[in-house]
Amino acid sequence: MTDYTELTTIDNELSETTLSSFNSEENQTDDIHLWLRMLDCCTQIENELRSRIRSEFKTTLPRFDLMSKLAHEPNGLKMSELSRLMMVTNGNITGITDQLEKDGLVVRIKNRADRRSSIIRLTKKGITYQKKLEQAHANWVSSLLKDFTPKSRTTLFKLLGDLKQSTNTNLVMS
Amino acid sequence: MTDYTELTTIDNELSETTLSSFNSEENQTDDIHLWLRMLDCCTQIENELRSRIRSEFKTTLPRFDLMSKLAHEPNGLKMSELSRLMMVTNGNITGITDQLEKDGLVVRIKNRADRRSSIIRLTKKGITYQKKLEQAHANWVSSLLKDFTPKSRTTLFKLLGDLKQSTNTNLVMS
DNA sequence: TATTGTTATACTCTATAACTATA
DNA sequence: TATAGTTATAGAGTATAACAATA
Repeated sequence: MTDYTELTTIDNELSETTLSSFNSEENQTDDIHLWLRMLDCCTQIENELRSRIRSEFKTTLPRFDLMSKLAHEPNGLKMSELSRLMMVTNGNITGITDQLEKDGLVVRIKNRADRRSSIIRLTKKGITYQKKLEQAHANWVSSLLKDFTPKSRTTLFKLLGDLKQSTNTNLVMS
Repeated sequence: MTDYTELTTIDNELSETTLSSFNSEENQTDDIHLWLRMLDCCTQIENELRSRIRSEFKTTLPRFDLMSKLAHEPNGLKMSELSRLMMVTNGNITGITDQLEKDGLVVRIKNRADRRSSIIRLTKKGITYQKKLEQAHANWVSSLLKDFTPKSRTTLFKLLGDLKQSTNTNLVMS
């Protein structure tokens, strides 16, 4: 560790950096601030939910997420469909599914129509567990958002829909 | 792996689950949908940025995040301040800082006012590197958001500010 | 040839808790 | 006693690539 407290060179360098403008276009700066603020909101809420799901249910958000996807699909989902929905690679889905299957919460079912793939479903135990998690999760989210006005919720929901659609387009194009 | 394709019991169980209503309050369901949509938007954008920062700059989002916090603080930041800003524990900040220091991008500076702590600053090399990253990052975000209207951006920015403030309150209280 | 899923690997992030040095 | 930061540990996510089975 170097003691630079008496030196001024680094201060000078840093001042230049801080004062100079990186972006000539004002809109681009707006984009960044918008994104950073959204990320900040998400991180804050996600950290809180991760912490609670861990301490109260001894599980993780990705496992809960996978179970939730299955809970809303009576016919189950293929690994590749889970991969797409959860936005992670196939290998990760294999890992999370392995853990949940070991705990008896999901089952892999042979797909006779295409023997390369299998269908994942919640077991009876998994259904019960997921319901409890879902209810607790909903309560946590509600308590976090309780001071956010109904009108704001409606507007935010719509705007995020638009945002998702427009970013989606630009992701597909790349 | 069990072959359940001919059995109907699981289908029946799943149908009940899917059709039953977990939440009697409509607002709570709204909360969840709002949260899931926001999380979805964030994950999508974050995955894209993570992928690009990795392939084009051979680094990670947390490292970039730490450097960005420093770039906007001419006098540097303490580890504990970085911990609070990045919403992760002290131990993690130590790890990320170690990596960045090893690469010569940041330095730990002894804090004479309080010898328990140290001040972290970008080095000259770190400043140059962070500038490049920040510019590329801004361009990526702008290209992702380019189809999102200015009016929508303004409204979304404001709403997210309100959201952050209200969730903050409920986090502090818990 | 392409697709589905698995396996193996290496790395990073994460929370937790015990620890030290200092306040 | 409390605080700042480090260390150690265990566990989880991630990308990548090679692979087998099947389409």
